[in-house]
Amino acid sequence: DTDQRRNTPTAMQQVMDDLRWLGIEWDEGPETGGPHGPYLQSQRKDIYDRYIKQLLNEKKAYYCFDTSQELDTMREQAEGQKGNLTYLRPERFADENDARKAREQGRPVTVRFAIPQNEPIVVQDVIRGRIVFAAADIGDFIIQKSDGFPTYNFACVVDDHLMNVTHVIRGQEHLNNTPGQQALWRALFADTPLPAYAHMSVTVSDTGGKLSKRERPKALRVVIEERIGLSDSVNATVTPEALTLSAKLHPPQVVTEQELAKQANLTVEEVRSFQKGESVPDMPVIDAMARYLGVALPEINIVDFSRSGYLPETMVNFLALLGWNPGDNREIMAVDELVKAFDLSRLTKSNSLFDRQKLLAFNTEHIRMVSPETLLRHFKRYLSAVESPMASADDELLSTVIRLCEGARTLAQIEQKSKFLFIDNDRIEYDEKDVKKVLLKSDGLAILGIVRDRLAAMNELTAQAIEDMLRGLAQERQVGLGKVAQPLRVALCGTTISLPIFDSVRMLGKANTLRRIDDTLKRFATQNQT
RNA sequence: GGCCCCAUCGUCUAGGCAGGUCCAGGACACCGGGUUUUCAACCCGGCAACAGGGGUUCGAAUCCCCUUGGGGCUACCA
Repeated sequence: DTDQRRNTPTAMQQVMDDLRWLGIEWDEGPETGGPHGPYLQSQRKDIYDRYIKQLLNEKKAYYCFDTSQELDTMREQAEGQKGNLTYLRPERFADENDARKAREQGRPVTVRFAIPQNEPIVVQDVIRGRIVFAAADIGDFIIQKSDGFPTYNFACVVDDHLMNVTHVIRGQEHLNNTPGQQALWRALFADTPLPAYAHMSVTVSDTGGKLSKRERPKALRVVIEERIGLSDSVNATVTPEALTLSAKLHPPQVVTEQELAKQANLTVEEVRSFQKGESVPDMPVIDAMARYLGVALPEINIVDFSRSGYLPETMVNFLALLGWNPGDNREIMAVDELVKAFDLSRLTKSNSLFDRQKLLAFNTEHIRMVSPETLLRHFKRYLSAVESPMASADDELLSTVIRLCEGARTLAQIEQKSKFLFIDNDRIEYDEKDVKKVLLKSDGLAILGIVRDRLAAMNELTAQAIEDMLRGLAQERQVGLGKVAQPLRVALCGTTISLPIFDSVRMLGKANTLRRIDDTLKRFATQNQT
């Protein structure tokens, strides 16, 4: 948290929540504590200051007073000519006095590291082997910002040393930072050996480029554009994902700009500014808008996957296999199995694409694989996270529901299939297409009427009795079971997707079942004639 | 533009360092069939790749070079 502007307390909390959800605990760090604290970089300023002073004294670093405008100009010029900006080191290093004067004049004061220019810097990467960088390409980078905080590239070197870090394992996007960090390490801690560096491949999105948080607001813009159309600047860059999303939109309820702003706790102006691409609100605000619009944004953050009904076991397994494999044909693995098999030497060099379909397949397997107790625990957590009406149900009922959903791909599917049990009889939402297909076509309503009477005549609604009745009716009428079961299903659930029908009726109970059938018959009888 | 990384089925990958056992194996997706009260799940079968060009070698997916392509970085962000 060395960036005072960008740092938010919720972001750090989210990282820790995510790790804990995944089942990854840290031995040492924020909240857990340990012998090398404090663990927040913002609380270690005096430590960094000491080392910066040391470099300054040894003439291994120097003060700079350039404004960002001046730096921009230099950069432009460098680009115009041939290559990159490498900061031109002054002949004479400014001293403490100069720094004081500059501060008095209101100029920004930063500190740059004078990177040794005599020889190339060799990074020995665990995954990629030997990589050579010319010192001239790196240049004197800033180690202390004008607000007095260290830059990431400086702070992490000091921390790695002070915290006895043995392995630095991170994404490939940090590979270019490594020579600078190594040079810093040598200047500061010459006598101690470097940690081992391993730069992993980057996981890219199927929409191209790094898997980035920006995809969510981008997708949301497209949806807002579609539903409200209050933008004049949404153009070309419509992601394929956003398009599939908009196709999944529920039949139009009325959506207004005012209500959208209200739901997100923004002003209409702020919504417009977001829509024009001028600003991007925080993730919870984005989520609130998406919820109001009834769409699922592409999952990017760990918490997004948890809210979409993926299991932590799935995520750990799937993520582990992106850029690593155990060397045999195993793919679906439990966490302890992964831990046992893991080996730094088997990390992959090339980038990988994040394939949500395969993730789904993994989730299906893990839902099948985890113990019923674990699954129940995950399911309850999921229900409360998405504020489902099922969240208050007791364990026994939830366990039954889970059992009946064998083969489900996500927790969301289990919820979707069994939600009808927890909705008031008069709050059933009928899916228009399903109603047309099952009730209004051929003799769906007529059959539903017969089913109603036979159910009413039964004294005991066991799954078996219901099955016998429905099968008997199908046989009498010389039709498949679907012809008699589907109208019943839509009457009870409003859709054709639900728990197995015999159990659905049993669990809903006779009174509710009859009531829903009657409501359905009444509601669609007139439509059928017109 | 500059610097760096990478390159096997549509996708994730095994094999590459120790060249022959690879007319390239597995998984997801896809296609065909089966099962089925919905959605799934499940079962059987199928399609599908060594980016291109030069070398080295008796022999190259495997070693070397070039080209092409993809990615990353290029901040007083991390």
